[in-house]
Amino acid sequence: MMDIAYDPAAIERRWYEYWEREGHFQPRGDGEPWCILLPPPNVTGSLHMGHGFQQTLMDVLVRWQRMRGYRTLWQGGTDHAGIATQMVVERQLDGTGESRTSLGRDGFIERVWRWKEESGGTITRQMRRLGVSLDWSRERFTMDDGLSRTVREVFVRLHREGLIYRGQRLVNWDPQLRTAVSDLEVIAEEEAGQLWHCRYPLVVGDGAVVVATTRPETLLGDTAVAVHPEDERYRALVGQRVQLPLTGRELPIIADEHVDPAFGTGCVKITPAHDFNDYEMGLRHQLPMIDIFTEDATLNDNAPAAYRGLDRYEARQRIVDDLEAAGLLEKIEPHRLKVPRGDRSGVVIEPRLSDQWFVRAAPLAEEAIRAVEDGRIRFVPDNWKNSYFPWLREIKDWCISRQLWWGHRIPAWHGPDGELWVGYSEEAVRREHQLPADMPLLQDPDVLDTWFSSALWSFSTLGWPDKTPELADYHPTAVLVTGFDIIFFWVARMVMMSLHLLGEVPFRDVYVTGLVRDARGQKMSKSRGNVLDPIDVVDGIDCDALVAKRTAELMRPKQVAQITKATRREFPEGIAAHGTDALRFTFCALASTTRDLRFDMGRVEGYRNFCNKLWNAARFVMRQAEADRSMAAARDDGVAVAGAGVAERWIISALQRTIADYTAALENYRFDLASQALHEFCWHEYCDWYVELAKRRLGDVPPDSDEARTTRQTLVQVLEQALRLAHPMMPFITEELWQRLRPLSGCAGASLSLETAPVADDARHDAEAELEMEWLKGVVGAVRHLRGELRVQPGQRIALLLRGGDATDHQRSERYAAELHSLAGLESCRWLSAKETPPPVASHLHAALEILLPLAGLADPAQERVRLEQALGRLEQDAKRQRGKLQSAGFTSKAPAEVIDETQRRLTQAEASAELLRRQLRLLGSEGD
RNA sequence: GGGUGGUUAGCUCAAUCGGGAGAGCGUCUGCCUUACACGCAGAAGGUCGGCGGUUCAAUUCCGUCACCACCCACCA
Repeated sequence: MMDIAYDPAAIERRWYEYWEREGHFQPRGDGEPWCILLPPPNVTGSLHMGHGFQQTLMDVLVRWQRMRGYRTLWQGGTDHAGIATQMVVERQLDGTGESRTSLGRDGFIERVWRWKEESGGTITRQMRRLGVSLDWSRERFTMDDGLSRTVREVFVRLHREGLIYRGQRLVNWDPQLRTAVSDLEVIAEEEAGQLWHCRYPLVVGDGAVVVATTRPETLLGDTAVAVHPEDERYRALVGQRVQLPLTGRELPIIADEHVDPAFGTGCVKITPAHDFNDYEMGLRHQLPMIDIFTEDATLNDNAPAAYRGLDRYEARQRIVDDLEAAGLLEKIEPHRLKVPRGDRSGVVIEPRLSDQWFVRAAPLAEEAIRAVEDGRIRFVPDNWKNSYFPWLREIKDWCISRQLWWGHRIPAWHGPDGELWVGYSEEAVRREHQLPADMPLLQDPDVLDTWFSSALWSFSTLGWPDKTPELADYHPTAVLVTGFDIIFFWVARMVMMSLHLLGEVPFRDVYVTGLVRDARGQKMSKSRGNVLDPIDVVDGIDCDALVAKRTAELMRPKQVAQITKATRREFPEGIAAHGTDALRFTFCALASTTRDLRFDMGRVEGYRNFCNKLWNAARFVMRQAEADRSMAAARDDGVAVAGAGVAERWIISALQRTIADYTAALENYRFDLASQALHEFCWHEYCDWYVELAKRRLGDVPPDSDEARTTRQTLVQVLEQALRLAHPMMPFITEELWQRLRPLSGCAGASLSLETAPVADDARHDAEAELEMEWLKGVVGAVRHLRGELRVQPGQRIALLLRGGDATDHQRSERYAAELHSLAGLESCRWLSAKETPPPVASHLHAALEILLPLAGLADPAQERVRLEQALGRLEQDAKRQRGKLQSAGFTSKAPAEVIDETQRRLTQAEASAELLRRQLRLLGSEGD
């Protein structure tokens, strides 16, 4: 027997294990190949809302396409996430007496691998809880042997083609992580700072120039002072020299167009080794480049002895003090400036001159632009190409080397005299270049940017450079589902690499999702303490545990108190268990075209209720159908027809409409519209109306009659179709119900996950039945409205009177007498003749049909009078509006005929209705007086 | 400084072609009517951000302004 309420915990794991064990997620059949890539999550990470959201959408697509007969592959795997993972392991070593450096490179990497083995299963376990149906047998890791081989292959090829080069450049340097990072990994935000005005005395004479700087400590690396060539104030000084304070060095005053005379003093200090603009200027003017920092941004030996070893900010203070003491500090102004920070470490990025590896990006970008321009790749929503194009058109070379230990080691070897060879391995390099066996070779110590291997993901996972059958079948993949935050990091780079190396796009569609935010619209992040773990929404969590989780990784105690308070206020009872399907359905419902998605627990709750609704509908249907032994045999072409009444014809027609809407919506990646169509059908058509009608019918006719049998079959078959339709979004509950329904539905298959998706059948669209049902729903609605207004007790049966209407109304009222009685709670229903004077009634109009509810013992005539007057007011207003339109010459001459007809029809209707109400009011008035 | 997206019911969000706006949650009223109180039946609630334009007709198209969010950009 089924429980009275749906309990997701009781079934979810069981079905997942079954599907996986039976290999349902592997490509099968001989349909067209269809492939989707999982953006590889951090192998040691855990699932957050963004993953849950995107993976749910991917899973909906892949399950749906699987049911539509495609030979689907969801290719998955995990990412080594170089910086993030290395940071975690380094932090683990804190306080253990060991450190990265004490362990040494091999020892440290060994530790990272151990951590990967230890925690690597977490996120994939969580993905399974979400129902993710990827082919786990093909799971890959960016640092496994095969993918590492692809990485080396690509590196070597691009290097040979001159698309990868090594050079000394000014790069973004993270002094905490002690590595270069790419432009994308630097976040510049406006912060409060200061502008220091410093006086640089002229070497000749006793004059001075005043430079304004936001970074006084870099003064020690200055190699020039620049002014604008047209700046009258300084023109005479160009070519002269100044004394650089605190150092004893002299600097030239140069002229350069780039100087903005209006900013600061119009006179700027030039530090080519520590500023991107100054670097360019240094190149233009052949200035010396003096690097004054070590790798962790303390001052090095190029600084005067007094400052060596100081941190950059200590040095700043010291230098400001010293300038002040020397009388060279003119003034200090508050100043807001953009401060570049590392997106991982959060520390201020230091431009640093160093030897790095780069990808020459511009040539690769050209084809990537073309592929979107000519439609080989399609962005959904389309406007995302507007961010894609400009970035690619002005792309800068990509710094791919990282001074980390965890990652793909760069396949390049240094000889003893500064030679450098790139190759697949040390042996290959020796062989290729005929290097003597005793020549010492040292592999380049750097590793590659994690995104380098990510960029190869579409084909590395399918076996490239080998010509595998998978590569032939599944590349290009069908669609990439990802967030707009990684269009540059990942999407664009994947497009460039795939086009260049394979000559084809990596995917045809890019479906760009919004970003999941908290209920207040804030980005969810650990540091904000506002994260919701999708698994907690599934399983539930009590308030204390939630608070503990959110405050575990916070640094500042002040923040802990604040987050504790906020969390207790928002979730005083913690979070209830909602089950995976409810969460998945919520994600679908949220997936509109907007960029920011506020995660709303209220909606999850609503969709948990929806699951329960389905559960109980199935419970009812099964109870009705169980006794009927003919049920399973009845399955022919999906839904029974013999002896079908208008309700059956209607619900079957509505089902076709729903299937068509749902299918069209999913084809356009409108998960929200698809989920809405499904929800509307299941709840408000099937449950609210068809099941209620079926109840009545089954109570009225003999159980073994054709009518009863057809009703039962329709209940079962429509539910079965609805379960198929819902399965991609709600795989667990639908599988459970489908299995229970199977003896009645006559489906032979082993699992819903292997069944075919419903296809709308136009032949079953039934306009007449829909019209009939419209009438019935309208009249029932009118009666219910009156009952509600008049506060008639639900149990109380009423004697309904009908008047007016046309012949069809008369026929229908007889045809659906039984339905009206049960759905509207009628005691009796009688037509009044035109002449007959009704007793005091409450009335409602359905088209020309007057629905009259006698007031005797029900309500106050005065109240009814007020109601009618309000209704009359609305009708008169409407009539006036329509009349106005029809009297306008412009309207009648220019509007399309059908709009004019519609307006005319409305006017006639409104006038007629108003007249009926006036008559009603007159009657009431005479009775009431 | 450029660019993109948004502004619709108390909250979260929909609305294919321009022809008097919908849902869920919340609120109010009445119901434990034997599938479901995670429910049923009703109801209230909107100058569709402001202004201007095009049009017979604008939430919808165009312009402009305001506010919010995000992206890009070398102003020390």
